[in-house]
Amino acid sequence: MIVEKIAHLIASNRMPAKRIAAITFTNKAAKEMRERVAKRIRGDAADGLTICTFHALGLKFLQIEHAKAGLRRGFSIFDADDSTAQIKDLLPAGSKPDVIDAVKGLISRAKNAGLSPEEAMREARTPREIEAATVYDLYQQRLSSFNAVDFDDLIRLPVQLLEADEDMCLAWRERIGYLLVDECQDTNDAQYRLLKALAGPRGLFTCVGDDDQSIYAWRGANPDNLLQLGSDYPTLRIVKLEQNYRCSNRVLRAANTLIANNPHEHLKTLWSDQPDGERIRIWECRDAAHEAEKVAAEIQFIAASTCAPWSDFCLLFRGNFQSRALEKALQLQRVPYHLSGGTAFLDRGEVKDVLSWLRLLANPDDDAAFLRAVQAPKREVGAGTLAKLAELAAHAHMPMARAIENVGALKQLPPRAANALDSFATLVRQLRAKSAHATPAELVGEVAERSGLLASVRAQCKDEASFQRRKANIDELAGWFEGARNAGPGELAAQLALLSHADKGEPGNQVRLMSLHAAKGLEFRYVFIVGMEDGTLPHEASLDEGRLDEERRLLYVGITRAKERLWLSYSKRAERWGEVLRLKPSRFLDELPATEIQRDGADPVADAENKKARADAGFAAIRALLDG
DNA sequence: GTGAGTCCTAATTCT
DNA sequence: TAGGACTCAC
Repeated sequence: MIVEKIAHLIASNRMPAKRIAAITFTNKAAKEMRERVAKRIRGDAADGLTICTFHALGLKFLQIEHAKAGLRRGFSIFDADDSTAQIKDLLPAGSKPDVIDAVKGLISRAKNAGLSPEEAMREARTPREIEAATVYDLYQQRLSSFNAVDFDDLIRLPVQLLEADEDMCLAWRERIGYLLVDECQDTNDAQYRLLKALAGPRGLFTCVGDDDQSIYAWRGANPDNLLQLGSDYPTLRIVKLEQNYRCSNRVLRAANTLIANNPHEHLKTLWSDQPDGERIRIWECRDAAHEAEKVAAEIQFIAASTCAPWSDFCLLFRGNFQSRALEKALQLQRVPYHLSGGTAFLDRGEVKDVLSWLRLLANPDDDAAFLRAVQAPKREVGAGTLAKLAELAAHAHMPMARAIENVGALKQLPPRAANALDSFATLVRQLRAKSAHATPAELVGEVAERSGLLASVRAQCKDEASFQRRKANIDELAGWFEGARNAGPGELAAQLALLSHADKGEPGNQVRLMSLHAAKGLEFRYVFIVGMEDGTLPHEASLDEGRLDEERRLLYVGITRAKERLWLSYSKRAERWGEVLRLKPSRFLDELPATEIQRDGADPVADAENKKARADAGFAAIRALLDG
């Protein structure tokens, strides 16, 4: 839909591609849209088109306007872990994780509402809110002395600047002539204000949204923004899309019935001229391993009997940890798969170490990066030295990372520590000089080698194989930088921060595994949703906080990913840190229309027979293929 | 300052 | 059960 609009804008010469920006919420959605545009618009007509997430747009904005935002070139982006670490450090020692999370959440909410620390303090009522507002103030001071921003700032700062500076606003409206926003129901208030500031009173924009697919309320999304658009832009033309071109009618009827359980202001009924298709299968399984095994076997069977490519299959789950069992079963059955999301790659210690070096090279004020890099690898600088250095740095009103360049500061430390820090500072200087003319990929190698990281990884590994595995992670990081020669290490580290939960590599002809959240906007012929248990989906925490409707929408999103066939499965038991848990099937299963579903029992005998029949059918199909 | 040994907690979802 | 945080000896 957005892609068609872009094609129309370009083809009708209403707007050159380089003045069009299409905004999505997840990296995956942006990537998907880029692919669709590449298919739809041939040649170079789409050159210069911007397709990115809100956060990437904010980053681009700040990289250009950094001076006005009070940032220096090469500023860092703190990822969720960096922010948490800072907040933890600002709270009383020994604060429990739930307190840290609560404070972090309140700060984030204040930022997304566009509140400054002072305003947040004024509005604070409960002791927790007052505590959060205090920490918010200190946290911002820290970010600014580290020349860093967090994820929320990527939206908040551009909004602040644009709303305050008319000239800048006009310049950006010139730069971005037409704005398209996908999944508009997912905008939070700050993002909505950014949209309005960029679109201006002329309102050259297109928004697409579906309030039934609002699944990001937990991070501040406000689906009312969709309605707000109507009153902010009275001339807005509203087009209702009720025909669904994707799903089988049966899938659609199930989705409609499910979502009818949510309160609605405007009831819409999706319809499709696709055939009914097969019934939705519901499987009861013993546990997650059994469930995964069944899924993998079914995929093998269907792939063999229909010659469907692996990429026609998608496995969806509520939480990323649920991928474990599925991966194991797929590996066992030799089904190639591609896992989206999760933190596997960028959470690896050695990858984070190299990234902290890159950040430090780009931004001499980034203390979070400094603190990691100075101990990666261990170099006789421990907690005691760092605490002393922090004190000296605070006294001199400069970040720690800069204080080590200051001979006066080093003189006040014990000689051993001073020496260690001095040689570290020298190394940083040398690598920073190098970074000016090396390609980022070369720089990764250089950092790994000269920092001593590689040697220390080798020393830690018991055998050559595990060393190679960890070295491969660093090599892969270098690989990510291939083809990006123009950007400095800081810009790359910043972009990687935004991608921190994104895909590793390109998915090929592989079964796709991803969270329900990540699946929005995608479609597959065959969709399996696993973990249909009460407590998993709907998730326990969401139940406690009364967010049942959003969980229902999440399942709605999952169901409507299926073009042809859909499987829903649940386990009767789960093992969680040693204890055996009895699980109940998700309450949502009872909300599905009985006429569209077919339940299978967890009868081991029937299972085995089923399996055999399927295996036979699979072989028959393969034989038929070979013969034919 | 570092490393070995012990205890404790842990699992939403994305940028 | 595992990985991270904390403690103590060197």
